[in-house]
Amino acid sequence: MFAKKKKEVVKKTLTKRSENYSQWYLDVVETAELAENSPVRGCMVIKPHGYAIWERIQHELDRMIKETGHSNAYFPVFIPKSFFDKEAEHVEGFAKESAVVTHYRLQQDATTGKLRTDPDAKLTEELIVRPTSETVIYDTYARWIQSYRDLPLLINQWANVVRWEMRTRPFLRTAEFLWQEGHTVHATQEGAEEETKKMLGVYQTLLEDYLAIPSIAGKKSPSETFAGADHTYTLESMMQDGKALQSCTSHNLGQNFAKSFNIQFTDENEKQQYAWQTSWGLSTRVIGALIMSHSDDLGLVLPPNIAPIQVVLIPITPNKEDEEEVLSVVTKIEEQLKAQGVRTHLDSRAHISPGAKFGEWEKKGIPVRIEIGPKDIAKNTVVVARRDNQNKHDILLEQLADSVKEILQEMQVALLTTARERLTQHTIVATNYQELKEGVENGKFVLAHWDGTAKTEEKIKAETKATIRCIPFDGEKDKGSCIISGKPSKQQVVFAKAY
RNA sequence: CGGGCUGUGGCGCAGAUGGCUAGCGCGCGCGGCUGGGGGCCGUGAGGUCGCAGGUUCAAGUCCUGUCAGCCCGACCA
Repeated sequence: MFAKKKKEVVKKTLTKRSENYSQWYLDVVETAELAENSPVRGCMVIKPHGYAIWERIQHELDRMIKETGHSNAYFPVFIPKSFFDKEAEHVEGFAKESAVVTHYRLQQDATTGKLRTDPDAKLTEELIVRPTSETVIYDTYARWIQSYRDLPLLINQWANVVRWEMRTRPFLRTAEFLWQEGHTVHATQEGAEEETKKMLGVYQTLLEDYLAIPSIAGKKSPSETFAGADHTYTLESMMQDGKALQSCTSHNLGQNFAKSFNIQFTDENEKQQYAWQTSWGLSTRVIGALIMSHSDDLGLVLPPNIAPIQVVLIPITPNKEDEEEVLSVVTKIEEQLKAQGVRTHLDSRAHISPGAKFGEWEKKGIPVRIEIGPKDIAKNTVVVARRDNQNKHDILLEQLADSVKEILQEMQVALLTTARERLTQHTIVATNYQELKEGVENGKFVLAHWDGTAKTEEKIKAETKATIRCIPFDGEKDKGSCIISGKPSKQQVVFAKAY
């Protein structure tokens, strides 16, 4: 018999490195199963399972981006410093976290024998490793766009970017991260605005239907708006500890960059006009959001729609005589599920106990586990276990495919429902500053009236560490007065502590 | 950049007031028993104690310097 290792032991291991509720997802679940620290400060090695999740996200998002008329393209990783200088706000936003290339050659130091930069190989113009690609892309766009017939220009790029953050955290804020960034150009302000909203909608679909993460959609306050944008839309999600995470952003850039990079076109009336632009992005940060939304004490919990493996099959072969039969049955089941479009994995590794396999796949968050052994074959059933609620049932073989699909669907819905209930239950309305303070302290999203000034926002941030996450689209447009200044306010905004 | 902390096999750690050949758990190799929740027994491999100086008969332990990492802030997808 296998000795039984208690689940508490597992839990202890998981929570060991921190008593902080949010922390163990990051430190243990993420790094153990999905990624680890790289030799480079603040960067991550994303392990196969973590990358497979990213590939699923890429796959679904890329499909939606293309369905909305965009094409993929690719632009350089290096940006001449002078490009950065062109948009004043933009430089200010990114200057303090830029990685800069100064040389193009190394040489061996004659005395120490170590490599150093060759002083003769200094670049005349330094290059910035892109923190985002607005400038390098728009410099190109200026040449691509001549006429209103060239518009709209709808392009997306899958890329890595580098931001030399002072402080990094796995997935949530790494020095290098992977993302997609969309960059579109329109003939009219309305066209750009429509695009900005449309892409936020695409992100919302991805988050809700695939990642099972609900969020509050809204507009950023001026102080939180992207450097160089007219305004920024965001999806603010709530993690299990009540802290907010900005899952993605969609910016209406107005004509700011068009004017800096001279993106002009001739309109139908033969007039020269500056173009209207948008940019929008979603990064590997959402993997962090995914983890912190659904994980439990046993590890990750992946929503079926995004899980790289939806069903793991574990053959149980206690004796040699049955082994062949068990394996043949399990292989048949796998083929059957695959034919139904279910993403499966057969774990037929020998000399690893079933219990160890259960634990391993549970930690990786695979939604459904199927156990097949001689006992099941005798009954013409299999054991089907669901990850999120730990339910375990015998299912008749002939009903398996339907049953599995049903469980996957139920689990997908259940995860979103649970997360949505959490969001609703932890969102409160504050009618005075004291209530806001208490709410924020207790990990709530706090709706409160705000006078619209940066000063008030700053005061609240300094005193409570809470920021305005967004001005919700569907917030009631009830007039009120600011809980700090008493000045009139058009609607309530969301305050919360954020990652 | 401020404040706090930590550097000892792959990972997590223990090594009071200096003292024998530097230990433990997990993991890893091999053999066997096992096999429906992270199994057991046996037996192995694996360490310049972050780095550089210094004190001492003797340094993982004390002193000085230095480097790296983590956490808490400020900044941010």
